[in-house]
Amino acid sequence: MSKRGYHHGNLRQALVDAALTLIEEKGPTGFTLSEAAKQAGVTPAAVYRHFGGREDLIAEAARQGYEMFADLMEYAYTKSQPSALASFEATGRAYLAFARKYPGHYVAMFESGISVNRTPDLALLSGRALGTLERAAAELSAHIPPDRRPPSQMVSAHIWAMCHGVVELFARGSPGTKSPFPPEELLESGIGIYLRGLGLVPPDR
Amino acid sequence: MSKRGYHHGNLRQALVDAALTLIEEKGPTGFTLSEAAKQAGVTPAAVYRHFGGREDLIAEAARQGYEMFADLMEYAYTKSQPSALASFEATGRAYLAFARKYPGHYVAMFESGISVNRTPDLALLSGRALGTLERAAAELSAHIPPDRRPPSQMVSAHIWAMCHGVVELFARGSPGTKSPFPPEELLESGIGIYLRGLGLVPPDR
DNA sequence: TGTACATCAGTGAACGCGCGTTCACTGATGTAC
DNA sequence: TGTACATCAGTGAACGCGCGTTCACTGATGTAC
Repeated sequence: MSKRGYHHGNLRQALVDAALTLIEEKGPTGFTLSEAAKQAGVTPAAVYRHFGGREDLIAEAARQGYEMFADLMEYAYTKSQPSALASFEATGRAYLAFARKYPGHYVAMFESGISVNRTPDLALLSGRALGTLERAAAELSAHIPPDRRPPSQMVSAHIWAMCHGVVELFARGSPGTKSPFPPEELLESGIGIYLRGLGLVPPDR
Repeated sequence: MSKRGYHHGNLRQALVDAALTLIEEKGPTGFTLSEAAKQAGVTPAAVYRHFGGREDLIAEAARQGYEMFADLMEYAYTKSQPSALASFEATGRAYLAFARKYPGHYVAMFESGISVNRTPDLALLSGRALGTLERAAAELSAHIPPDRRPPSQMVSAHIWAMCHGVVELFARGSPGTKSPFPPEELLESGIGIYLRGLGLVPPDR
């Protein structure tokens, strides 16, 4: 490793970390390159040794998020196999857990306006994460009689929407909106009711 | 009306309209007072004849949004009475319709960071809109046997989350994310499955 | 109808600020001999 | 082990820019007589 022992140690990652903190605090457009540099104890110009500019720094923060996100989703899915139902529920929980644990990454990924097609890297990771959710939905759908089975892409879209909505509205301290329930409970119960509606869970448990 | 025939005509509303367009295009933090003034054909300083500053302008845009939103939700609710189910479904549809028709207002209301407690006016209107959804959920819950009835606040939170998630993920041209289904269809089917899960809709229709 | 006056919406110049980015530089680090 | 040299991470000053906000002003409008 040629990284250690340099002037700073590992400025590149320090900048990403600072960016994540700032994005979490001030939102993606409130984030400034200069402030991230300052927080890393460095001149704004130093950033250009490691990144092409402001956008590139945000994109790298998002990339690291997608990487963890994809891993977490895959782990949740695999761990709960071979039960399609358990895998599906686990990916939903993993989604919320990720958003709660890494809010800076979540914002950089889904609210920063960074396109997933910015780099092949980003597109690949994002596809891997979303693909896991879709796979779980597809296996689950297989247990529903074909004539009353919604497309599995639609099922995964419903769950994604529910997850994202819970995160945005109830898992963040959004101003003036206080959650009447813990977000985990809200998501768990929401998904539960939804699955019952699909006929995959007994109507009374 | 003393408004007409002045220098500009009605600069106040012209500024709000410009702000809405800009907020829709560039997001709440990308919006600038100067650009709104320019778009209204006026010097930035002129804004201060009508608003306390940048934030006040955003707040007024949000207020007008909440006003329409509350009206639309109430209309949808009332129009579909006395059926609790029809009223509930109608408010969900009204939510999405509002977000689609007035994206600038929607962003100003839910993504600008403007607190609903900024003015009593805002709090009142927001409470009226959300209250309608909760009332619809409560009446709907009354049709479920008490022992398997989730709290009605939870039901309305689920629906709100699903609506918001669909809006954010699939109703906007968010970069790199293309929706596999029209958002209206997605929301309609999602709410349908959810209601079936609550036991309020026959399992097969 | 015509004149004098008060009002006040919008002007234009100015302010201090922090932004992203550039550039020639410096000086600590690692390497070759 | 010691010296000379190359590398290159980070510096510091400078840039042009657009921002939100202030202020004394101007000049079109509506009103009183």
